[in-house]
Amino acid sequence: MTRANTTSSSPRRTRARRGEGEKLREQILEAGERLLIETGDEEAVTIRAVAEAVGVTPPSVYLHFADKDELLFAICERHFAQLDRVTEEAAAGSDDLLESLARRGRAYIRFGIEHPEQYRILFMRPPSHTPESFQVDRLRDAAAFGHLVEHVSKCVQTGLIDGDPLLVSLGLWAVVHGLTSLLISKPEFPWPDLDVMIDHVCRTTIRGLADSP
Amino acid sequence: MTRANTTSSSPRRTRARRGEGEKLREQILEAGERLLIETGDEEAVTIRAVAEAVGVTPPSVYLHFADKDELLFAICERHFAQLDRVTEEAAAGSDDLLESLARRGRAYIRFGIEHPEQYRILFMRPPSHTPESFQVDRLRDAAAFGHLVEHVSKCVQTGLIDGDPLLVSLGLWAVVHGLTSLLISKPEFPWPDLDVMIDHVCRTTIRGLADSP
DNA sequence: ACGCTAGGTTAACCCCGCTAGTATACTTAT
DNA sequence: ATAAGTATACTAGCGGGGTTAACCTAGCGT
Repeated sequence: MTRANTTSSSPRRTRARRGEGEKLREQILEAGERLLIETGDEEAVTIRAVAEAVGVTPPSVYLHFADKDELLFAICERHFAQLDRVTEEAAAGSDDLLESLARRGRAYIRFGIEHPEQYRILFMRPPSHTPESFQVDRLRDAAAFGHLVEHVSKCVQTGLIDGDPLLVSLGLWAVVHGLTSLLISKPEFPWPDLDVMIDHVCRTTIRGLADSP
Repeated sequence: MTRANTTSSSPRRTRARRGEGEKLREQILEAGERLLIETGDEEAVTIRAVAEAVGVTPPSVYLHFADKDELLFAICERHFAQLDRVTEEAAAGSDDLLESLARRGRAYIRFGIEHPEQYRILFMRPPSHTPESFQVDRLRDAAAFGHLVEHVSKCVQTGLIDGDPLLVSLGLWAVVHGLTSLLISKPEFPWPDLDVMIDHVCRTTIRGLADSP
């Protein structure tokens, strides 16, 4: 009864010591992210595949994640922080508040299409497969979103943009999300040069917001 | 051996006559759409459920659809035509080319959030679950898209908008798609008043495109 | 030495997409 | 009328997925 290794299983993981149960959680997240990135396919990240990669049985995953959706979002969560870093860096590239805003938008789009699977999980899933917190709290309180609102607020205060900062920020988010998600869903579509299109969208959008004399 | 009706099956459908095989296709599409609309959940539209609803066995579905994805897109296909009708109607509501363009955008967004499941299937699926034709041809050749490009072209010709009509059209599409898909994916998010936000996005976007003096 | 419990495992359920092989009823040719 | 052929559908089953209930066991605290 010593395990038959029926279908090419990976080496059995040595059981964690008392009090170190959380280690499995980390290993699951790592394995899941590796699977997601290597295969570039969300569907490859099955409970069974992750468990197998870690060297544990499927039900063990449920010791740390309520269901598959929570696992997937947990895997992608660090991308929130990364998205903020990337957009903040980009925004810092110019002193002109509006140009800076455009850079922020371009960086957002680039980041999205560079990590399509994570982006799809975080922002394109049906509500029924999105944990409550990622429907509202984690989104609204995300650093990236907060920084965008701050940026827009500055623009409004300095008279560069007219309108409610929150409304304007949500509009900007919708715009960059639109191009990002469309490029992710329809990569085979005969898009014009990406640089040109991304720049066009960001530029004209901000131009529309600018409080021209 | 006269069928045990093991698990509450619906009445068996009478076999189609010779040459009328296509009738099953229609019935499958109808049943599929009904399922999609009544449940409001794409996942309810399984091959098995559709077959059961029609009164036929699952493999029969494959007589008319290569796989589940083709079935889903076929179910949503008529929405393409409807989307065109709705946006054309909206655009006809004003003589002002730019105001008309804004109306087109608002109508697109409204139509999308009123038929979220169909919209998600048509525009938000991963490429791996999108039939080739819906990645490129059906999109590019869709009446709605053609009409948008024509509309934008007129704006460019009359000097209202500056730029390449195709590029501008794709940008507009990206914008309205962005708000639509975000509203569909994150309905619980504390959005501002929808009318206000939709109007804001459409208005400012077109303002940014307008060739202001 | 012994029990308790954190940290797992076994076995199974139910649903799914899909396929190979088979049956049945119409239509048409003889 | 009858036989052949084919469009139309079915039977049975594979492999895989998420999830759960019930059980085990290593090792720490007493």
